[in-house]
Amino acid sequence: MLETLRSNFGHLFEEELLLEISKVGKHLKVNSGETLMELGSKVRNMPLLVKGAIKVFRLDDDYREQILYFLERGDTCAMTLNCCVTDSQSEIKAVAEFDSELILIPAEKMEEFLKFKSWRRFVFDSYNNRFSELLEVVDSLAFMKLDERLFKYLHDKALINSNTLLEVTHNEIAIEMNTSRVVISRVLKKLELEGKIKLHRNKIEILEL
Amino acid sequence: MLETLRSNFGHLFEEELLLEISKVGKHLKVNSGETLMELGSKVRNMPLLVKGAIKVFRLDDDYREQILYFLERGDTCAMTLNCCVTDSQSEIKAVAEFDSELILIPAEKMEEFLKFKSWRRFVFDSYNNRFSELLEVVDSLAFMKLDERLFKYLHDKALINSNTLLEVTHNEIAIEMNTSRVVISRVLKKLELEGKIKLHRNKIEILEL
DNA sequence: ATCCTACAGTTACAAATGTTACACAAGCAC
DNA sequence: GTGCTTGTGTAACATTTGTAACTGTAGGAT
Repeated sequence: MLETLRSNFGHLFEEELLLEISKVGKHLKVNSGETLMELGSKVRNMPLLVKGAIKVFRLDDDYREQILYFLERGDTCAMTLNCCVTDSQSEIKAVAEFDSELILIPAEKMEEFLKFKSWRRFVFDSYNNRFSELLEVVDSLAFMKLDERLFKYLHDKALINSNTLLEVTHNEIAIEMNTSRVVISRVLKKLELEGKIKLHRNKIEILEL
Repeated sequence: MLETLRSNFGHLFEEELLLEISKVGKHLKVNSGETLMELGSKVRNMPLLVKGAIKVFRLDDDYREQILYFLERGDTCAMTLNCCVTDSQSEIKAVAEFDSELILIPAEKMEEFLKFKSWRRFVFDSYNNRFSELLEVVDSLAFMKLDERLFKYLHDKALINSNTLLEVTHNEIAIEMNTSRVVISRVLKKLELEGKIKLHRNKIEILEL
């Protein structure tokens, strides 16, 4: 594990911190599509993502979803600690976008590690990044029309996948964006006519990035 | 200033920290309606709110607004540090909801104060609170219809004002919620027919809290 | 009093999004 | 091959939200 940590977080953390983490961290592998966190499960760990990507959603009481953002290698989700305890109304869901690996640090260590300057930097940067991404979600919901939001969704997904050919169905998109399949099909067709994407069965090709 | 700090943050911070803050903090008074932060002004201070309330908005490139949340006495806005530097797209606006007073702490002190356990607690709690509130904004934009969102807006405003009689015009609401005056008038009328509010000129009375 | 301005109510219409229903094609199981 | 399931295209319609235009009214300025 120390080696894994070193190669993924070596540029961020000093050797001593890497060592401390390796002593208390738990290695976790998840397969693509697997759910990491569901419905108020008491997450008492802070995850460090060392491989793959994690998709984070907001859920409402009727199990409707709204995608929030992706976590990538080198990211963590400081929110984890927060949102599963404080909130009763809605919940968070986290799903592996592809096969991924994480190192879980017990929540109580988080404060202890604040004695390391690099850890403080990391935690605050992480909070700030998550914050910015949430604000982007607000922006797109508050100010953008569905066609723009959909294109942004495809764009972001292409970046995370490092691939302009996305394997995704209209229905999957509809669920993640809290709308209906028919609506997504309609807007996708519009984007195709505009020359921004090309539609295939089970696949969408992004022509403009 | 030490006395002000003690009465507002005495239950949170130890005496030594209060003293440190009083040495570097600047006292700031703002009148109701005054804008504290506009369009990427380089805020290099962390504000502690000691009196009043602050309304925080997201702005887009076309100056459209979306209200995010209120800050109250005892709150801070950890986001301040973040959003004005990292982001180029959209911006944040902060307006005093009524006459308010804050103590500004230079940003560089924020990390220094982390040596105080109570400060660490405070900063993390603050991040988490802001996070929860942003998630609530996402919830309302993603899952709620305008009538629900509007009622939530009125509800929240009544709580902050400790008053069920709100002095606000339809147009003001429309701007803060990024819609038009006609739409707000229409939905308000609907809420009135449902018995949830009562409309007066320049005033809205909340009947259900 | 008259004039002016801001605010609110209402109608008619347009645009965006959501819903229902149905047709058809790809691909898999048999 | 047939049958079945899943994904996609599309039309018709409903609902929600946005826009334009016009009315009246309260209250202040003169």
